[in-house]
Amino acid sequence: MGFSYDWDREIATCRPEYYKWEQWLFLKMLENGMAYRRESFVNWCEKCQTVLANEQVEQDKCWRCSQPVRQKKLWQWFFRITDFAEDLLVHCDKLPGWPEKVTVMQKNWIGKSVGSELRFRVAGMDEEIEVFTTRPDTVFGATFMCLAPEHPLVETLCRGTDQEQAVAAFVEKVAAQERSLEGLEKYEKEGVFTGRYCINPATGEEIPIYTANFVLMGYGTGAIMSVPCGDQRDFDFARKYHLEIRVVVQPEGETLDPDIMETAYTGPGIMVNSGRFNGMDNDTAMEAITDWLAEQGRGKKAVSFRLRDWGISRQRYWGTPIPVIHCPDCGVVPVPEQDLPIVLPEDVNLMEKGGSPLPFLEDFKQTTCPACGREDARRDTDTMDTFVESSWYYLRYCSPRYEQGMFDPDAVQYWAPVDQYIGGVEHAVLHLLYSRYFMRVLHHFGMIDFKEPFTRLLTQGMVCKETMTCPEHGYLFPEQAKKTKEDAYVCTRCGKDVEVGRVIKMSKSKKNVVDPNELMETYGADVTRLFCLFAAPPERDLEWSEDGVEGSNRFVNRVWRLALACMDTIDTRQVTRYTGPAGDLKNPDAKALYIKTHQTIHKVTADIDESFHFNTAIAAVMELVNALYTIDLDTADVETKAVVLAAMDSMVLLLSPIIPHFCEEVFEKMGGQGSVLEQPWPKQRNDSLETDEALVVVQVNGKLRSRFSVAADTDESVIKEMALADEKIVRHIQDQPVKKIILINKKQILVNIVV
RNA sequence: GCCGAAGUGGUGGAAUUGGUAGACACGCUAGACUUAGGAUCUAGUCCCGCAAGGGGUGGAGGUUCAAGUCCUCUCUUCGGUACCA
Repeated sequence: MGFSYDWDREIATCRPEYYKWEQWLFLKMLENGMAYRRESFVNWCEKCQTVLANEQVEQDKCWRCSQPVRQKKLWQWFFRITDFAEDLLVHCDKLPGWPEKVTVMQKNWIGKSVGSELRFRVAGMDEEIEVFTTRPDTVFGATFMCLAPEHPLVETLCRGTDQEQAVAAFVEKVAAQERSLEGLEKYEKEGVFTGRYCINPATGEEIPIYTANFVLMGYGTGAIMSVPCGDQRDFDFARKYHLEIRVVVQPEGETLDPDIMETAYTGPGIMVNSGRFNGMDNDTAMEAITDWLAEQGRGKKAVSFRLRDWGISRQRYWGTPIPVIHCPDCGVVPVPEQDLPIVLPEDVNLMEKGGSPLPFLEDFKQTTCPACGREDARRDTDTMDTFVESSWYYLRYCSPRYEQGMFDPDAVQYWAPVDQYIGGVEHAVLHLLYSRYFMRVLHHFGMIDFKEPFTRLLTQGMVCKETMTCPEHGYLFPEQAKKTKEDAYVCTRCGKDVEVGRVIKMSKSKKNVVDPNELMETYGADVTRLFCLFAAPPERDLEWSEDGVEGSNRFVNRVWRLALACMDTIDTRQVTRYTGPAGDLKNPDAKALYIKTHQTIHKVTADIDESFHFNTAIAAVMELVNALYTIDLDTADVETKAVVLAAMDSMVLLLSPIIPHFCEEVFEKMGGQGSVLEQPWPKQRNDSLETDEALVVVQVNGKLRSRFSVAADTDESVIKEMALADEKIVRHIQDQPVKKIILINKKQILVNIVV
C-alpha cells in the first residue's frame, strides 16, 4: 500500500528486551507505593479451574462448560491510578487536540463527585461505619444503613445475632452474582437485616443495618446511608422491606406524604424534619449540616471518584511475569534489578481450559529468596494485564534498542509526546486513560518532562461487514460463501444455505474480514488507497463494500489522460505556468479555472490538515479535474494553457499523499525535477480565491423562490431592490405587504423577504 | 442500566458560526463514438406532479424571518462498561 514505516524501529512487546523495562518500572512503582497488593474478587469457574473475563460469563454461567461462576477472592496487584484521578480529570479540559467525545467519556469514567464522609457508630459495639454521600442535606432522612455483602464489618455485625445464618446465606448468594456497576442492574435489589443497628449522627436514633446486593465494595466506602425519600433505589428497598420513609426535603409549595409517595423526590426544596435546619433550602443545608457534623467529629467534606485502582494481575500465561518472589519468612520480595528480565518460559503445555500453566511449572516457580536465601521461595505466577504494555510502547519507538533503561531520555526529549495518535474509538477510555496515567508515573519519577502522551488524537471508525454462518462449517470467510441467483448465499464447501448475520466490526474470530491484496492485484496500491480514503471520513464506521472502486480507477485514468493531452498540446518551451494574481488574467475561462485551482488548494489543505477528511479533499480535486475537462486544449490561447499548467501542477501535488506512486509518474512525465514527494506543498493565493460575480438566492417567507447573479461589489440596498423587482418574487408576493427584508452575505448572498 | 456516538436519495457520503439540502462518486436511464464494450464522451437521475407547485434529512413537538444543524421527548443501530485487547 506504500506505507512509510521505519522498520528499523520495530518492536515487539512480548520480547524480554521490551518487557524487562516494564518489570523494572513495576519494581520502581512497588518501591514507591504506587503498586500494591490486596485481595479482590474474580469470576471463578470451579470446573475449569480458571478465572473468567466478564464477557466469558454468560447468565452467571461459564461460557465453556456452563457451570455456575462464583466470585473468588484472590491476592492481586494494583496500580494506584486513583492517586492521579484529579489530575487526569483536570487535564481532560487541556487536550484541545482530542475529540471532545473522548474527554467526556474519560471525565465520566473518572466520575468525580463532591459530598461528605459521615461516620455512624454501631449501637452496642465499638465499631464505626463510614459512608460517602453526595446528599449530606438528607442525613435526617437516613432511616437505615446498607453495607456491601463483601464489607468487612458484615460478618462482625451479624455474629451472635439470630440473623447470622440468613446473612451468611445472602452473602453466598451474592457471590454468584456479577459484582460490577453493570451487573447491578441485572439483579433485583434485595438485602438482609444484619441484626444490628447504628446511630444516625444527626437524629441520634438507632437505624437498622442491612447488607444489600446493590451496594458495591469497590465504590465509595462500600456502605451507604439510605434515604428513601431522596433516592429511588433506597425508596424501592424501603417499600420492599417496610422500612420507614421520612421526608426531609420538600419541593416548594407541596407537601409530600410518605405513605402515598410513589417515587423518591430528588429535586431541590425546603428542609423539614431536620431539627435546627428546618426551613433552610437544601442547597445551603448541605454545607451547614456537614459543618455541624464536622464540629462533632462525625463527618467532613469529601470527594469520591468512580475510578478504581487498576488491577493488573492476570492468572494467564501470555503476559509479562510480575517480578516478585514470595518467601515464607520475608513475605513479598522484589526481584533484584540485576536479575531482570524474568522471562516467560516458552516450553509449556498450554492448558485446554484457558488457565495458566505457570503455577504448575516447578522450574519457573521455585527460586531462592533474594533477601534471606531460603530455597523454598516461589515466584509470583501472575502476569500483567497487556494494557501495561500498550501504555508506553510509543516511547520505546524513540530508542527501540536502548539497553540502559526504558528509553533514551534524549531521544524521548526529541520525539515525544506523540504529535498525532490514531486509534479506534473503542479505546476511548481504558487504553487512553492508562497511557495518560503512565506518563504521569514517569513524570513523577522525573523521567520525562510532560504528562500527556498524545497531543492530537484521531479516533477512527471501525470497518464493519456482515457475518456469514454455515450450519455445518460455522463462520465463513466472505470467499467461502457463493452468491446465488436469488441474492442468497451458499457455502462453497457443502452447498448449504448460509445465514447472513448482522453488520459488525471486522474480526478474525467472526471471519467477516476482507483482504486488501485482492483489490491491490486488480487495481494496484494507489487505486486501493484512493478508494479507501474516498469512502468515508476516518472517524466514521464504514460498512465495507467494493461498489465504487471502479470509480476510483476511472478517476485515476481521467487524470492520466489529462496529463497526456497537456503534453500533446502544450509546448512547455513556449508556455510557462501562470503564478500571478487572478485579476491580471484577461480570458474569463482561464480566470475561472485559476480561481478554481486556488480554491481547491485551499480546501484540500484545510481538509487534510485540520481533520484528515480525505474524502472531501478528493472530491474537491475531482471538481478541479472536471473543470479542466471543460477546456478545449486544441483551441485554447496561451494564457489559458499557462493556467492549465498551473492547475495540473497543483493537482498532482494535492493528490500526491493519496496516490503517491501515480503522482510520481505524472510529475516526471510533465517535466518535474526530482521526486514529487520532495516538492513543497502548494499554497493558495489569497487574492485569487473569489470570483467577480456573486449568486443571490431569494426567499419569500423562508422558501426559495428565485436566484440571480450580481457583481460581487454590488451594494446591499441595490440587491434588495433587484430581489423585490424579480419577476418570480413579484408573483409570490402579489399584493401582500412586505414586513421585513433580511440579507445575509456570507458564503453566498441570501435575501429573505417576509410578507 | 450507565457513558459516548450514529441515523440525510437506490448506495457511499457532502453541507464553517442556523442561511440554496443532496457537493463528489457509485448505480441506473437515454444517446454518441465503436467490429466490440465491463473503454470513453454527452445528457438526465431526492419524491409526487404535464406544469405551476407541493413534500422531504429515523419519529413527534418546539424556538426562529430561516432548522440536517439549536431545545424537549422518543425509536433504532453501534462502541465502551474496568479480566477481549
